[in-house]
Amino acid sequence: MPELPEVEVVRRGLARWITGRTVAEVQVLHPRAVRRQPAGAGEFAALLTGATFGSAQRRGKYLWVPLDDGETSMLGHLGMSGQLLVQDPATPDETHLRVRLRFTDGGRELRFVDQRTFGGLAAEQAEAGDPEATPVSLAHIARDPLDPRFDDAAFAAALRARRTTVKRALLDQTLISGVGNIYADEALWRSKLHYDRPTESLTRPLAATLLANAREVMNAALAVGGTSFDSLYVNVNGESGYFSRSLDAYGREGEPCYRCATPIRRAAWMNRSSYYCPRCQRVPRPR
DNA sequence: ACGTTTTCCTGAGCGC
DNA sequence: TGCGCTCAGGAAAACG
Repeated sequence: MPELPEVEVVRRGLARWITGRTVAEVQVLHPRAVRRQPAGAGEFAALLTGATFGSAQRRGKYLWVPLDDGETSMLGHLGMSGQLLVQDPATPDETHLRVRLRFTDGGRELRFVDQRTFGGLAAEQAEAGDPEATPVSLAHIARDPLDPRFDDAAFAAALRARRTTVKRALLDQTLISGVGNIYADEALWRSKLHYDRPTESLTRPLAATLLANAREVMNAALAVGGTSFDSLYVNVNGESGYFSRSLDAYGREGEPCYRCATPIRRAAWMNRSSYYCPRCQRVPRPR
């Protein structure tokens, strides 16, 4: 699934391929793809038609593209299986094509393709007059660790103030954004922390180490993923294939830990999985 | 107010 | 061959 590094690759592709282009026509082929649009597909199409795109922005796994009216943005999230493709109009429709944007220049069109429709698009207002304004609906989303304005000390303090467990906190978008199940497990493995470790038991240095490791693993993935964005379309192939070879914990059930050779375990966790080394990442003592 | 659980979706893979 | 079941999981609504 697209994680933060893949979304950043998409952002760069959008910036390259749709900036400065004017929307001629909007087709919503599946209403669920614009379910976040308060008044539905008609409103989505009306707000975008005739607008010219600015340069794509990102926070965590959210993308948005400012419009030339200075206050509206097209907001997008890829969910689990979403793709934003810049395709030649002659290219046959994809099986799960949900939204199509045609441009006045008659060139490549923007397509939102999403099998599971966990992702979606919307057009909405941001605060006028602020060039760095984020869409209103993203106000509660924390900055991500690759954001230069991410506040490390404030994160550590907020993390330690929570009364929950560390992996839940890592996936909490109001605390830190852009960390999904894969990178949460990777950051915990690098930090030798068990996913059920209570946040209140984290020392300041441990919190700092965990953040540094999350940032490192995402930067490493971005460095590898950056090679694919020069293609002719904005591509997310739904598999983080180029980075999967570099994963230390996620998806490695039964395979030896790279530190101590103990087989990696997979545990059911919140209707999904957590991968961890039972020796390096000890279960916290119940209290 | 805050932390936890449920819900949304569909195709691949698997056992029988 | 085909049926039913499980799994993948981001994020917000619903719940306690």
